Amino acid sequence: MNTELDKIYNPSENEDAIYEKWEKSGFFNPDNLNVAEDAESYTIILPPPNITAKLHMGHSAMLAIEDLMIRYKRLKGFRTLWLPGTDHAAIATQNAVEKKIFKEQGKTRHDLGREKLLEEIWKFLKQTQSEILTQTRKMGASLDWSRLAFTFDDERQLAVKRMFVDMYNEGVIYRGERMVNWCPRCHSTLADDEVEYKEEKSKLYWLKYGPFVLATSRPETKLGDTAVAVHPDDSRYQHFIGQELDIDGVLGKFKVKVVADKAVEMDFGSGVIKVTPSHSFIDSEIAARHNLPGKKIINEEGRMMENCGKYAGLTTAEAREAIVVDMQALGLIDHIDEDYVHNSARCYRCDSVIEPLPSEQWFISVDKKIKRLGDKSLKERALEVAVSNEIKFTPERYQKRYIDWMTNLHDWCISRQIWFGHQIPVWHKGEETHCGLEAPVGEGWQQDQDTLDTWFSSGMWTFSTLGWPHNYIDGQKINDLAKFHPTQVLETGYEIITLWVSRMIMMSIFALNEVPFSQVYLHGMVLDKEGKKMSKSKGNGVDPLEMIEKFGTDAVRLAILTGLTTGSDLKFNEDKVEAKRNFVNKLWNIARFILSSSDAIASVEKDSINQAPEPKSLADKWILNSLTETIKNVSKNLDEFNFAFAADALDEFTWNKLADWYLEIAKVEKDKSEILIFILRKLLIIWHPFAPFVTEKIWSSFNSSLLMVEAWPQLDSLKNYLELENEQEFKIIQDIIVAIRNARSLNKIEPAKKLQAIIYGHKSTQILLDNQAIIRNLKTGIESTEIYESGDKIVDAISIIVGGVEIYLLGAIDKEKELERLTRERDNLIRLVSLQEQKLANSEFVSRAPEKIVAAENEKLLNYKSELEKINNTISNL
RNA sequence: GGGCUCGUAGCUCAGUUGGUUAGAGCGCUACGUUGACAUCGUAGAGGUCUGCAGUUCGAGUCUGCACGAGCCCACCA
Repeated sequence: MNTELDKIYNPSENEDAIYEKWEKSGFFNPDNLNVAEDAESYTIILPPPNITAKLHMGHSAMLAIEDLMIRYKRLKGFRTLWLPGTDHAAIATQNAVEKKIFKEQGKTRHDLGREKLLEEIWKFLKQTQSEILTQTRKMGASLDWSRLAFTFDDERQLAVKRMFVDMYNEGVIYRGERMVNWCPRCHSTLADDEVEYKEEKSKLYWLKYGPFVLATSRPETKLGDTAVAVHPDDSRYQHFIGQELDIDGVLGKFKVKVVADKAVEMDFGSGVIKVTPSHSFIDSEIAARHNLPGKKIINEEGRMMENCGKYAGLTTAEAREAIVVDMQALGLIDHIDEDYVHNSARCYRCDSVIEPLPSEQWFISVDKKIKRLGDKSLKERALEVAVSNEIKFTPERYQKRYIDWMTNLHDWCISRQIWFGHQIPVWHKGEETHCGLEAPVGEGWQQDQDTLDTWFSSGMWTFSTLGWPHNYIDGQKINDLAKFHPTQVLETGYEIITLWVSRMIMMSIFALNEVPFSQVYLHGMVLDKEGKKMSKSKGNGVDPLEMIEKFGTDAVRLAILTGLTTGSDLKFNEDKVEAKRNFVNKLWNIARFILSSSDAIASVEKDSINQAPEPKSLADKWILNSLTETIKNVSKNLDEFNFAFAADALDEFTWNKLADWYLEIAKVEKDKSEILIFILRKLLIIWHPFAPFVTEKIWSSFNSSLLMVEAWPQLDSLKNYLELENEQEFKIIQDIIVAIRNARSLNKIEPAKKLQAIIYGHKSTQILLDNQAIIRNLKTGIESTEIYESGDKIVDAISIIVGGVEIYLLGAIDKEKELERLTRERDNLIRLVSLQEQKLANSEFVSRAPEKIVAAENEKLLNYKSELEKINNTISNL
């Protein structure tokens, strides 16, 4: 044990060693925790970061919050498991690697081929993955590394296959032709949330279309039209509804049917739209409602198909130009709006324009009734658990968002046409199809080329990481799955409620018929100083490692945690981290002061950790009482996820009560070691979840055990030492200490002027601090105020007898300024008295307001009046 | 277009069911202190609580409208 602490705490010299000590202790692993066999478990599964890039401040916030939760519960004696992992992030990763290869070698994925590309991806992945894990350790995250998982490792591959097969056999997964968002460059479908809409200026063409004039931004799709639609209530077009018309087109006449559909807006354009069922989402829905045939004219390269005559082979953009020229020649264009602003759908990876196409894809049915689930569908069950609060959302408003989204949920397209990902466990041979964990025996079977949406594997994250399917036998959970599932809290950013949270809920319901977690806590986004999103392109991101290097991990964690009120975004800036670095140092020095006081070490040995020493003075009672209050407050706020409030309470106690007051008193009063050590121990425990490194370091200097697995103070063992009147008494003492501090400075300026024991401005007479540090003879309302003047200063003096020696404490105030202040105060009071009198003269107020309020207002008036009188006296004395 | 959140001191935010003179931290000014401390103490300046209207004896708080900021969802032929 080393009780000599350096003058300044140096995080970078200590943090790695402390983390290593924690990790070596084995206590990150719940199996090693010294808790009762039947101790309640507390599990958080870490949202696995994508392995595409280094961690950013958002990840740091997530790690800080979750580590706080876990460390708190660990101290409270729960069997805590925080399970780490990473996400292969199929499309995102493949794109990142493709970009890299193109930049370095000028090659596309097609040049490399599937196998070579996957090889490159694995290389990239190993690199970033190890970087991410290093960064995670740097944040002090107490994750159980022995259970580290990856969405694409062997166990998870098995789990994914098994899940697919089970869903397939249940009829929940099906293959079907549907309109999808197709990226012609990536050659893949995109989920709705992978499509980005960008505002764009383009042309709006008004076509002469049989008897109509109608507006379109995509004249080339006229080749695929099979109908026109109008609103059923549109009086202009009633007589056309149901007719079949011959329309002139660039490739000759073709037939369309006129249908009435509410999807058409009467106010837009001419109120007539052309219907291209195969290349527009709305149109395909209209077509489905009216049984209209579709005509496919655009292929998966984004080019016109062979049925487009001379336009075949052109890209849609080229075809548009060509067709417009031809239409103009034929007089089929009425006019063109040049600057039509609309949203264009873009691929979120490569920014190509999305083509809506009908395509064969794999889907998860959210509406299929499942016997096992009480004949309810995944959607119905996923809604139920939120509505019934079986899963609670914090902040509550996100419950509504989840429910809204779930209510409108369509079947989930899970297939992707990329190479990196879980390949679909389906084999084809001619017309035959086989779905299973392994390829079927026999020749000629070819595995489906598609891979799964990355959210399929991350949706299984709460149970695939806990050994499902091995640990799930005949509907019974065993081992880890039994111990830790359902988990307690899912902590993540609010932006992925729909992408991830909802899918985890459905997957867990399907696989285990239970919710994956009982509580969803959503933190806000980390924004830059100006409140803008941090992004690579803007270059306004803050590198967490840089911050840690500069200020230490504890400071970074505190900066995050104190600013983060529930659900609101966090504006992050360096000044805040610096302030917290100062605070960490303050904590360090509080410990240094306590531990270096002469008899501290002796008392450490005899100090009992859990039994508070008997308070000997009022100050002792006060500080122990404050400590109790603080512990209560912090526990309550942590239980309710109000991390910032908890940190505030701790801050207030540590800085404003302990350091400012009690330590100052301890400099005067003797024999405080036992209490100081007791307080320090408790203080380190409750600070530990927020600032784990510095607290562990201090702890290790006078304890041989690990702070990380100490016991959180028991609330029922904490006494209330202070009565109300004591508290008032202590306020007086605080006043006196203020005077002591001011007096010090005056003593330096005018050392010769030792004055009689006179009290002014404080409601106390003689203060006696004896060896037992008992403060006596406190009186209030003393009349014999004597003022000593020294030049233009008013001297404010107190004499204190410490151990039989009389010392003088002097405070000085500039006379003129003091007079000014008093006058101001008096004027203010006069105003208040008058206001208050007016208020009480109001008969409506007196008759209507509750009695309690009126009484309080009356008392207030009396207080003002008496204060006014006092001030008047003081002023005339001056 | 539909929905959600927010607007309080120069900055970051508290403000519990309507009821003292609307608070804290940081920053700023002045005077001091610095032998646990990167500190710290005391005092002070700074707010028509975005605006307008309403309910009420009384509105930062409740209601409506307007303005401004952010987010989510849907998507325009």
